[in-house]
Amino acid sequence: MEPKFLALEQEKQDRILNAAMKEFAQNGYKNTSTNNIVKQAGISKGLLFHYFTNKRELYLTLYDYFVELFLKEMQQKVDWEDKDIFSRHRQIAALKIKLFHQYEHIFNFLNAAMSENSREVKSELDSRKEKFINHNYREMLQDIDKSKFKEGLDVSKIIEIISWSMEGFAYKQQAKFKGLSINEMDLEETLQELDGYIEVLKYSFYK
Amino acid sequence: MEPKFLALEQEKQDRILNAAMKEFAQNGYKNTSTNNIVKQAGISKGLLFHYFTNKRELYLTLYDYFVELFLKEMQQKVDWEDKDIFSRHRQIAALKIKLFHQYEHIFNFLNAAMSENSREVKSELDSRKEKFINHNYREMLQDIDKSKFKEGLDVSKIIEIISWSMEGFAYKQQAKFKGLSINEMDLEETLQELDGYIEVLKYSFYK
Amino acid sequence: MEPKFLALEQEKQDRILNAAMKEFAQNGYKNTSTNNIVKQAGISKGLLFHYFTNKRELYLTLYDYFVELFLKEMQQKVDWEDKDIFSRHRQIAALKIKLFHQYEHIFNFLNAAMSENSREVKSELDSRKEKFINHNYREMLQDIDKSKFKEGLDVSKIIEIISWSMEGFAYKQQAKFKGLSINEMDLEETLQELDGYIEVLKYSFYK
Amino acid sequence: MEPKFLALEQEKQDRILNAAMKEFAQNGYKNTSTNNIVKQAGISKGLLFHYFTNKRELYLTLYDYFVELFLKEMQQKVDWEDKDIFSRHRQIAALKIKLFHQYEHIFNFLNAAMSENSREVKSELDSRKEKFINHNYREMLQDIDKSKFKEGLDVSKIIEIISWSMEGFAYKQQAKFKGLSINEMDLEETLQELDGYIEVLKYSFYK
DNA sequence: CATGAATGAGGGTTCATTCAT
DNA sequence: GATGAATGAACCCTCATTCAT
Repeated sequence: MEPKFLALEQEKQDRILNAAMKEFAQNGYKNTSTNNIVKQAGISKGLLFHYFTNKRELYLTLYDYFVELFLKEMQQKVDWEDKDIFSRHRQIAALKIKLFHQYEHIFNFLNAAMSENSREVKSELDSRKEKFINHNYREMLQDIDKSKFKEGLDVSKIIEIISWSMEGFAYKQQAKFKGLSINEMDLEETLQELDGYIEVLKYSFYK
Repeated sequence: MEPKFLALEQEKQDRILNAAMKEFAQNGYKNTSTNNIVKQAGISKGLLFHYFTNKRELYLTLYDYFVELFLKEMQQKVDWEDKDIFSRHRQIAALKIKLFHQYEHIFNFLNAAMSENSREVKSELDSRKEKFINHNYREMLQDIDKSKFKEGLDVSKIIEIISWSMEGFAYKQQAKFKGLSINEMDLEETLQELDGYIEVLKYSFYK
Repeated sequence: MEPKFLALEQEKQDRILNAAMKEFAQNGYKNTSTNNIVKQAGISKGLLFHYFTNKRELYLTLYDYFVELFLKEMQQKVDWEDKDIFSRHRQIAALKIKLFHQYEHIFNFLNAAMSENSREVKSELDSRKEKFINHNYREMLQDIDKSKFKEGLDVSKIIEIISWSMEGFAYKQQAKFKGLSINEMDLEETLQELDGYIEVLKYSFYK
Repeated sequence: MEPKFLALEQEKQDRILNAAMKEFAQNGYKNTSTNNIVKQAGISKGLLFHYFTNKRELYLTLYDYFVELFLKEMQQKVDWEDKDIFSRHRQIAALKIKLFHQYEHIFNFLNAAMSENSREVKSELDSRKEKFINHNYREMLQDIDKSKFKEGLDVSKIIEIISWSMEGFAYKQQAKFKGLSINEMDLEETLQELDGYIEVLKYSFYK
């Protein structure tokens, strides 16, 4: 994050961050107009470019900031001593829900970034995604207790299948919540539904 | 598809279709320049608009055409008498690989369309996706033989998990193949890898 | 008129003439699309340009044709032996009404041409208008019986005032008829109204 | 007029106004290129659209501005206590000449607008014209001293004839001045010529 | 630090005109 | 003669970015 920007009062920072995040999440990179961002953030055109040199920098900075925020929270809030894969996934899900309460558009933005196709940011984004997945995300699921799985199963495949299931579930929830304001979403129920899937997976893969 | 366009010699049709599909897949709707499409297709600017009223129409027409092509192939090439869910998924995967040989960018394009969020096409796309998923895709996985699953499992959840796994696998393959030309991809190997995952799932979910 | 065009069967000629005249009258030169003309005339794009080389030629040819038609009719149908200026104006008005029955759009077209502003035809049109007004139209009102006017009046000014009144009246009628089909216009009544104005003018200017 | 535009220094405002007015007057709505306007006004393409949403808005704004200017001047500069119809027409003519000195193209533009028939602005223009003519222009000639007219004349017809004569005269002058720069026009002489026609009309219609 | 007027390259689209069939 | 697919220059308009104030 640009140091100039960080010197700003917190409230103004958040106004800009949220405005940009929301616009990028809803419209994608190219279709987001810096005009709309500044209008929504209540700042002048010039100021945005004073802090972020250009639109690309703004987008990438935003991406980095929230990826890092997510990872930092993971490090701090997840109990890494607990080696049970399902327990870990469940903690991550709970964490996501908490973050979602803080930054309503964070996952819409991050997911949109995952499938962002605009020339201007695609390659840079791809390399960061790779780094993110290889260095951070993957290891989170490596030091788990593999002794709990049934014999005769390819454990690494099982781990992948569980991840895919978690992602599939998250995606399904997002589709269900599309268009709703955060108050209208019953996130408690979501966790309970998740437990249903975890139960099935546990029953099938665990001894 | 516009009748004027269909009257064209097949080779030119394909040149235009492929050029448009590739550009849209790589850059998204908004960032794709019709300039690049016509340059790559080797036709004049005016001709593109002679066939397709405007950029939006071109995009949507392309989407409809390839969705329909996919569904038609599904109807014809998949053995719907075979009620085994894994067998069915495997047949669909094989079909996708075949289509991929014909139209290199078809799934990149279709996937990009799934997460396209340009104002201009989003709502139209959303309604078509809904129709597609509800009327066609869903029922394909409904009339399967549920007696094969282990007792005590929530079958509908299992079916979802299997789908998510198939999607996760496909996504992983795509990431692996990104940047490669079609000749460099070992699609035979892909099917064998898929069989590995299917084996795990079968072992876990079937009696 | 192009000889090629004149060789065409009368009915097709008229179809093209009327279609072009209507479009030009309604939309002006620039805003008229040759596409609409050919569609309305029921001929192909190429054929129009086979007869008229380009849009400009078509417009100017149309203009010349109907100006000439108008002048020819004037020569033939008006009784030039009658030297009374009001009688002459009245005859011209009646003639216009007759022509209007034949070619519904003729005066809309000709009037639109009078105030056509498009670069492409303006200068050419201006020179033709000048010719038209100086050589043909003016003299029509020169050999009239000036002995009927009251003494002490500048006769040439009176003649102008009468012309302007006739034009003003015609313009007022057109505004009244705008949007109506020819069947809905009571042209008989129009002539009677004209007589009202002529009476006033006669009373004021004649001995 | 857009507030942004009004905040501009007067000189630049006028440069843009005059450039646009001249182009529209000479070429009509459709044939006028915003490229030419900005070139002539010495501003960038983007700036024009910074002030006026689009070409249509520019045209209509221009029209409204100068119609209003004209009407305001009428209200203020014409002596409405003087009920003599010729005196009033003469005052209006003098006012027009004064405005013409300020904005060389104002009447060419306004007249061109009267017979503009581009789809894009026609309907809007028509409704404004109607308002203009009915509410403002008409009443200006209603409260005149009718006792001065000779007995036995249809006064309302006389009033129309006088208006048509004034319009005819104005049109004739315009044709005479076409192509001349404002310095080359002897506007003093024009007023004297007008007096000649007024004299004739007075002699004929007044007691 | 903060503003928003100003820029201009680039985009989508139209349409008169050509020409192979 | 007759067709309409094909062309490309020109159009209106957008928007990230700059810079004088």
